[in-house]
Amino acid sequence: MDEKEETLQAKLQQVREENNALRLMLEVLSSKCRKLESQLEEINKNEQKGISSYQIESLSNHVSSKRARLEFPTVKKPLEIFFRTLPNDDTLLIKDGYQWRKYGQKVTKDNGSPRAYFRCSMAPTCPAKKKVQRCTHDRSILAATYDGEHNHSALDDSFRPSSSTPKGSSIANNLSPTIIPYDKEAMNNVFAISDWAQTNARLYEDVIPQHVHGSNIKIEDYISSVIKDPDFTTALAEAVAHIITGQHKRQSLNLNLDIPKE
DNA sequence: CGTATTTGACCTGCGC
DNA sequence: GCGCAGGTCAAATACG
Repeated sequence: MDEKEETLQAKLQQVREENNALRLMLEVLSSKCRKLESQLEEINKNEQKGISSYQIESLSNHVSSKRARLEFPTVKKPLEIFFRTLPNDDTLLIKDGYQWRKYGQKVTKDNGSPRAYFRCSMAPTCPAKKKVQRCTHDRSILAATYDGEHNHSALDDSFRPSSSTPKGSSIANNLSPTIIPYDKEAMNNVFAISDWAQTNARLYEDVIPQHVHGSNIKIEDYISSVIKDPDFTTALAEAVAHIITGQHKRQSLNLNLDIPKE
């Protein structure tokens, strides 16, 4: 009888600890959410004033570098996609469904990491190019800037390790594309969350559906969709709980989040 | 030997 | 016009 009581008390204690962890987690999530909302409000205000994200980018370049070049003067923005790689992966190769040939590398002033220049090699006449550089915020993140459109279709096994991978390639190490904002401020928030969630062994994959890849989505829309996604919220919550409790077994935390459905 | 990568040289655009 | 920085070229090199 006493044994049963002890077991129950131990369970009760465990539930209390989990409850505390969840409360803390909720506070952290709420705090982050409020911060994101204020950032979005700021972005919206700027857009209402007629300052686009691209102009913000140009302005920030003016601050950081007196010789900021307007590399893409056309209305169409370059597509910038961020990829998370394994920490020990020092290559600048990304599996994005196309075959690229490297034609140059350069160290830029504003980033200690070299920038690699690639041309699409799937078709001789394809004008598509891309630049890949490690992010100054998080060196495990690769920023790929795509310029020009492909005049052919992608490989069938897009985003998957391929046996036809070029020699020396560690493309299989690349994980899912992360996000496509062209606003450094918004990107800082993404990195903050990304770093925070990185402690969790489970990386959040498949957040961005394939059809989004290749299109310019607004950061507001993206964040809105991510917040509504129960998988992402759960993964995020688990990461926070892991930090707070120091527990290594995710399954020991029975997170029963009441995630609102759309 | 063919193909991909590396890397220094060169080209181009922009600000002063 | 000059200098700087990003982008591109192409010869050398590496690799299967």
